[in-house]
Amino acid sequence: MATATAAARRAEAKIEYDAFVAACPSQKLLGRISDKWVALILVALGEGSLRYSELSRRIPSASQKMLTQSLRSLERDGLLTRTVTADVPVRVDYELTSLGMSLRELMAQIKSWAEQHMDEVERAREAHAALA
Amino acid sequence: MATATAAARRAEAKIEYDAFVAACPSQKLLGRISDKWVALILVALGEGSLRYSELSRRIPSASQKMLTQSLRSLERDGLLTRTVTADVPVRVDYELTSLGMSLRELMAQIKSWAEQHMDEVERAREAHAALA
DNA sequence: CGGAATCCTGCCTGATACTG
DNA sequence: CAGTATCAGGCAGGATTCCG
Repeated sequence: MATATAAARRAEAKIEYDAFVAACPSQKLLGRISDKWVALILVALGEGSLRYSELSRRIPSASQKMLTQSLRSLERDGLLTRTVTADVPVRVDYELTSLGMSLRELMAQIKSWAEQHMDEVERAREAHAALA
Repeated sequence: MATATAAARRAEAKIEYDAFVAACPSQKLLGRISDKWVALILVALGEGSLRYSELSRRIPSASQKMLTQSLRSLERDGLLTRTVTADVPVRVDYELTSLGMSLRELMAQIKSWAEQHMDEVERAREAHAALA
């Protein structure tokens, strides 16, 4: 152990890292829900159940791939339900679960914050760009 | 304009999209702050000013590149300040502005939510995996 | 309509080396 | 210490096409 070189330090750091992740898996979940698409979807579904196409219209910045992918992941996590009505044409509705609702409340606050402080952020960016 | 084909529809959709973004730039900001690293950094800095190395130790999952990048972007947006103490060795401290603090409050709630409902999400995932 | 499959680009990571 | 620079490799994500 006396070989306290770069390699040893890195190994040590890795152990610390693993311990950290094990001790704090909530960081992982926090990282998961702090996703661009997740936030937008939750807010969009806040008003109630939506069809896939409506959802995609409300979040045009999301590609169909990412939208589907995010929806699946949210479904897996139990934040929303996916209901297929086997009609022609097919109809698929997404709706928040109570768990999803509770998170949506918080996300709505973040959204409000974004709306309220948007100009402030804008000014900060301009001020910063000015002295560059 | 009578050529209402797929191409025309797409062009139309693009116009709608632009209009949407122009009308709702808050979505853009919401997308920006709903970033994995942003959330983690805000929470980490919630307790007070931190040096770069301390910050990096608290968020080991972030590469040095993304950490620096995210910090710069948050600085540009006026959410935190970067203070360089020209000593040897150099010392750089990051601290939330009042604007950053206000957002951090909300992020802390999201973090709490993540901690409280982590097991619930875990169970949902297992249940979902079971019927696959 | 609501996707799945494919291809392809560009960003992210991780490691390493160098600067002030 | 706090970065910047660079390169290999991987994976997220966009665009397109096709299917039930």
